[in-house]
Amino acid sequence: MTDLSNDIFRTINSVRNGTSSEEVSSQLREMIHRGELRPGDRLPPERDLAKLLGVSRPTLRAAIRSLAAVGVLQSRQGAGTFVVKTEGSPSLDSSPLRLMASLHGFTSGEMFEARRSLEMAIAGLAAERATSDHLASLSEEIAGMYASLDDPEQFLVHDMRFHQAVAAASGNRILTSLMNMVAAILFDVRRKTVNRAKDLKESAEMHRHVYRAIRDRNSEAARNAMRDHLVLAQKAQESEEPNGGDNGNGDGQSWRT
Amino acid sequence: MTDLSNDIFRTINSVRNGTSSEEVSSQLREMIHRGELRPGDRLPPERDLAKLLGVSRPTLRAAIRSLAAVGVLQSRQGAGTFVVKTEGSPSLDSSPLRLMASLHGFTSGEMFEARRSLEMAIAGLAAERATSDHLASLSEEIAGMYASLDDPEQFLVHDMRFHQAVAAASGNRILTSLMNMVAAILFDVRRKTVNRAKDLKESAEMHRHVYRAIRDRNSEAARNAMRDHLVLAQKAQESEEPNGGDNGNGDGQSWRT
DNA sequence: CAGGCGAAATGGTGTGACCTTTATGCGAAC
DNA sequence: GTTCGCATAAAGGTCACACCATTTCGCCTG
Repeated sequence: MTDLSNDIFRTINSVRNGTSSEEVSSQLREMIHRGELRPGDRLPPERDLAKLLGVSRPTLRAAIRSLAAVGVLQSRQGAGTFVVKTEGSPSLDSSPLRLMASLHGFTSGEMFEARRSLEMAIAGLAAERATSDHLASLSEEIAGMYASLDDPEQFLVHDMRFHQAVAAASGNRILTSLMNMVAAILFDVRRKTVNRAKDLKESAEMHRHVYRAIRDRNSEAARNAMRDHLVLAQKAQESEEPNGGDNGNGDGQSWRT
Repeated sequence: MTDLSNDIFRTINSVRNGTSSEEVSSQLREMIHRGELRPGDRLPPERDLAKLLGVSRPTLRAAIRSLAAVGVLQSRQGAGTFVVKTEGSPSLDSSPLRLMASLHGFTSGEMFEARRSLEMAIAGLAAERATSDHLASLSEEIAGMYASLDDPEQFLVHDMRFHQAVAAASGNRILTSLMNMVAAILFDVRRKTVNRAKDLKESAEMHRHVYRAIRDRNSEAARNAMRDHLVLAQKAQESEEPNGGDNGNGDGQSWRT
């Protein structure tokens, strides 16, 4: 092991401009990329890993923090640091998109449109590829919606699961991840809205149209049905919540003058 | 058991009694959300800001590191920490998607399909909304492509700029960001391929078809032209680089015990 | 054999110091 | 008067060490 000649290697590696923590972060990324770190794996204790990588614990922690921020690692005090294991469809953290929306003033209209575009594409693919198992899942959620027309919260659960099922049927996990990313942001607003029974009935109908189009292997119809559904959902949401939704912290911790 | 669809939509800043650094991170996010921190702004020195927020410097650094990892903040030694200012279209960091691809073995086919879906949607929107300025930009890049049929590297520049211009014409910055995110990953491979002159000519033709469809306000034609273009581009790239996205795993028990 | 308790493991935070890089301003040289 | 260059300050990067908080798991007690 070359652990005492770090001084020389540091100089050589400095061509990569990488600060130490970035260098460590890259090393961990490489381990993941090469498959040496797999979902569910536990990393060695920070104190040990820091020694193995030849850096101090704070530096290693900075690297871990970077990867944790993008949802790849997860640290649990007392337990250890783990490579995130996603059951079901993997999901990208939506906070970067959320922050970018704040920074650049993205309108909710853009957000809805992005979701609509993604879900239309996904519905189209689902119509081409859905297996009987997928269709069964879709049908089940539709039934769940009709069964909970008087329970908006429960209805919403089936609603989300339906869209998840469509995404699963599309067979494209990347589009699914992107959809979830956008949907998560819109969801924060939606969970606060109380849908009327009439809206729920109509929503269930439109979901059923999507399902039937997918079942009939009609890609174009699936896209259109999904578009109609989301356009209506957008209108319903915008009519109920005309304001932007801002939690008044009121702390005034501002350090700006 | 199957209620994991809820986990996907969890938000960090829930009742989750965040650790100190998460708390600080949330505070900074709130500042951005409320517009107290704007692109280009410089944060106070870490030592001062730590005192203002009532935490130690390492804790504050952890929070800053988290936000830097998602591309919201950027620290420059000796200068300070700044809110990232994006010239041109804002872009999300692609490393999370890249890592997720490694972790879950996403195939390059899925990646291509995701890009295709996004760009088709974008092209469709562009056909509905492109202004004359947008059309001028598109036309200019097409001309650039034809002018550099014998210079693959230069051709690639115009190629990318064309797709950027289409995205700009779509008017949806979120879809644009997502497209860039996916395209950045595919680009790493593409920059290594050496396109033959015949391919470039054909590619330029297909770009022109996209342009004409957008100019003619024909959304469906724009989508189809973009699809045809990307399908061909995928075939060309895959034929030159036959290795897929399958990570070989290869055991690699480096530091595990 | 079961359950609780406590020690060890492990990540989280704080303090202080020093290094490296960048920015800035002052003075000297042209 | 302008410009170049160096000294100094500012600010992030790294490190060592100590201690706290939480989780885990084995041992001990009932």
